[in-house]
Amino acid sequence: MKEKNKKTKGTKHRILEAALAEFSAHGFEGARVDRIAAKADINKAMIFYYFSSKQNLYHTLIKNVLLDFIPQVQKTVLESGTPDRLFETFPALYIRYFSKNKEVIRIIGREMIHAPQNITPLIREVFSSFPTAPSSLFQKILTGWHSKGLISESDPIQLIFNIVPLCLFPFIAQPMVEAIMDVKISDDKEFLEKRIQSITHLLKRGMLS
Amino acid sequence: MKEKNKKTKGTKHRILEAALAEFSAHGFEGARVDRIAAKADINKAMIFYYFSSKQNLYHTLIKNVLLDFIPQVQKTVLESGTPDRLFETFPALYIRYFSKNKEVIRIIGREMIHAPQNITPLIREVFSSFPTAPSSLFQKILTGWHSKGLISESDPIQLIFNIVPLCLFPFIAQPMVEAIMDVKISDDKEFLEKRIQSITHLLKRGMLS
DNA sequence: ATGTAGATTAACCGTATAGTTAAACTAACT
DNA sequence: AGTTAGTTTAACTATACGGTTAATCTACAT
Repeated sequence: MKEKNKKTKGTKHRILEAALAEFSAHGFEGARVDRIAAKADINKAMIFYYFSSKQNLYHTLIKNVLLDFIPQVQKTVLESGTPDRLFETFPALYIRYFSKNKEVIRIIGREMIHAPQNITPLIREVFSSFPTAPSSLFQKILTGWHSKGLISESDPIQLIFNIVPLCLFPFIAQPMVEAIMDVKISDDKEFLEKRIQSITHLLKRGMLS
Repeated sequence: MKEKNKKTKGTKHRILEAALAEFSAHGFEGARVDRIAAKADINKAMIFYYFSSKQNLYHTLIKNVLLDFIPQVQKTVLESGTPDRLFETFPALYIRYFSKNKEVIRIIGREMIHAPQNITPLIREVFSSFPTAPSSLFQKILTGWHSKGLISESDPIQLIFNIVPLCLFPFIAQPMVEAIMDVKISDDKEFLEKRIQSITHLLKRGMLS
C-alpha cells in the first residue's frame, strides 16, 4: 500500500512536472501528450491512466498552480496593513514568485487571453476555499483605504488595473522585449529588483494621497 | 484583368478577415483551416492557393496588423513633444485602438508570450521600414527627457515597462477579469475612458519631475 | 470561336495525435 | 503457492487536420 502510493506519487509527479514544461512552452493546443510522456520518461498510457485525458491533466496542473500562488497573494494583502506597505510587498511577491516560476506565468498569461471557460471555474473553485473570496476582500480593503483618504484612486477596479499589469508584464512580454530591444530580463536578478523598485516608486508617488 | 483583381481581392480579403477572427479566438495551434474557409465562405483550397500554408497566412495577417498599428505609435510618440503630453496621448491611443481591434491584441498578446521566433522577425521587418527603429527612437526621446530633468525615471527600459503594460493589460486580462470580478470591460466605453484617465494620472503623478 | 491564364471546386491523401486495449508485471496479503 | 489490486508496457485504432490534385469554370484578348 505504501509502495503503491510511493510509485503513484512518483509517476504522477513526474507527469505533472513534464506537463508544466510542455504546456508552458506550447500552450494547450500545441502541447503533445507523447512529448510529455517522453519528457517524464514514462509510457504514454500512464498519462491517461492517472489523468484520463489531456484536458484533465491540464486542469489539474492549473489548479495546482493556482493553489500554490493565490494563498500567497491573499497572505500578502492581508498582512500589509497600509497601502504604503502593500505597494512594496505586492510587486515584490509577484516579481519574485514568477521569476522563480516562469512556466507558471506563461500558462496563466495564455489562459487569461484565451479562455475564461477554462480557467475561471478553477479560479472560482480555489477562491471558494477561502472564507472570503480574495478578489472581493481585496476590493473591500482598497475601498476602505480610499475612504480613509490614504489613496487617491477611488475605484478599486481601476486600482487593480494599475497594479497587477505592472507586476505581470515583465514576464509575459519577456521573450518579445528581449528580442526587440537589447535587454536580458529572464535571468537578470538585478533588472527584476530594479523593476520592483520602479513599480513601488511609481505606485507610491502616483497613488498615495 | 480588373475583374480578376476584384475577385482576388475579394476572396483574399475575406480569408484574412476570417483568419483574424479564427486565430484571435483559438491561437495558431488551435485555429482550424477548415473553419477559416467556412467562415470566409470559400473553398478551403483557396487558402492554400493564395497563402500556400497556414503558417504563411498567419504571418501575413500579423504583418498586416503590425503595419497598421506601429506607425500610429511612432506618430504619437514623435508628435507629443513633452512627457506630460505623451502620458496623455500614449494611453489614449493604445486603449482606443485595441478597444476597436480586440482580435488584434489577443493575437499579439499570445505571440508575446509564445514565440519570439514567430513575431520578432516580422516586427524587425516593420521596424526597418522606418528611418529610425521606433524602439530605439523611443528610448532616445525618453533618455533626453530625463537628462533635461523632465521625468524622474532614468532607465528608458524601466519607463517603457511602467507605461505599456498599463495600456495593454485591460484587453489581455479582459476575459478573466470580467469572469472573476463583476465588471464589463469589452463594450464599456465609460470604463475604458476612465482607464485612460487613471493611467495618465498615475504616470504624471508618478513619473513627472 | 478559340486560346489562355487565373480562379474555384470537390474529392482525395498522408500522417500526426489523442486515446484504447489486452496482456504482463509487481508486491502485498492469505 | 495463489489470489488480488494496482501499475506498466507495447501495439493498436480512429480520425481530425494540413495540404494536394486534377478537373472545371470564368472572362478577357485575339
